[in-house]
Amino acid sequence: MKKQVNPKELDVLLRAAEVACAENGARLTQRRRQVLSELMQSSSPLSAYEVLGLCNRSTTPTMPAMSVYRILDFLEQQQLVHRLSSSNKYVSCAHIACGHKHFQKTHFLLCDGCSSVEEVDATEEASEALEQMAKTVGFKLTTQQFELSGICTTCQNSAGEGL
Amino acid sequence: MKKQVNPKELDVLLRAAEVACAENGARLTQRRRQVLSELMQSSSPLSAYEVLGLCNRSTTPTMPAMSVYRILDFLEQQQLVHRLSSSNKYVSCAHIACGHKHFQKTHFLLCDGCSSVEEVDATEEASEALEQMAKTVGFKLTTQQFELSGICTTCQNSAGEGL
DNA sequence: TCGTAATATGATATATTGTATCTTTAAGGC
DNA sequence: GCCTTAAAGATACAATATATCATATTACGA
Repeated sequence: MKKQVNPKELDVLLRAAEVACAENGARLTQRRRQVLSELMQSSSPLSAYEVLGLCNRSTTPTMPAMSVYRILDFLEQQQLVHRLSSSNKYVSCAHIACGHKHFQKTHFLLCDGCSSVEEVDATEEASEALEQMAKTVGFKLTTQQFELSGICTTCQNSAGEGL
Repeated sequence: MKKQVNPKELDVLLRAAEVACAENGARLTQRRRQVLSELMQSSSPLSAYEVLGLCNRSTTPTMPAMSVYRILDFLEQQQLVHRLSSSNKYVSCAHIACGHKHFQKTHFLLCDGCSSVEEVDATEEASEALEQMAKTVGFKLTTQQFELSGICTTCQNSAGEGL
């Protein structure tokens, strides 16, 4: 499983996001905050329409699909959320509050069991091994963001319990 | 750039595919052959609807979208085509005629310049480095198929020419 | 503070992609 | 040939994504 964000933590995260936007001369508007908030509270990646559904669950003025797409693009530019290309879903960045910058390449571990996501920095070894691999066929890598499937610790343990 | 398959080579490939299907007790029907043939002749990955368009370009009885999806699933099961999850497109397998089995994990290098795809076997080093990386957060990898962006040899060279 | 340019959102319409389901056709085994 | 099974056709529709134009909101300088 993954994060279970309580209201206090959520508030801290959102404030940090606000600051991050301000530093880029951008604004974290109500709608953007709302979308980001849903992603922060989700234990698994969400598709654009899943986000839309959550946003319109309770809110009075319903949000059009168009807005969600626009806002997700914005949040991705601000590096507040990441897009998982393999599933075309979105997760909130794991480093919003900690000031961690994305200097390193970032990879994602997707749990087959609970759909949770773990965001990790690439290791030197992995990056080099992959570059080397590409080199053997003459490729020069430009970007690399991997989405690796696996089983998280929790699910590995709980699988054992059932026996 | 990538393969430019001449009619003779194409025929050899299709025959090999037919044999491969037969070995699994499956059949490479006309429609399936048609879809596979389009993928084999393409220099870049194709989406389901792109395949559909190509198939219906000339053929008299037009193929419904449904068939393309079914056939792509079939071809993927037979390991005659691979699905690129990052773009949700398909490429024909590079090893149809050479009897190469997919024991190894397979990765794909996608050229930013010409959209061509190179299919490569994973190296020991890369696999280990990634498993190690996953291990640091307690993940046990189940599958790994990477789609790495880069620039192929041809495009690297032709980029230089322009200057 | 007012007007204006830039930004963000609303509201539709529509394009694209993917599935469900039922019918018809074709292939293979007896 | 007859029957079972697999494949393809034919709709209909669901889900996802984008284009476009109108409206509102914000920031900022005159």
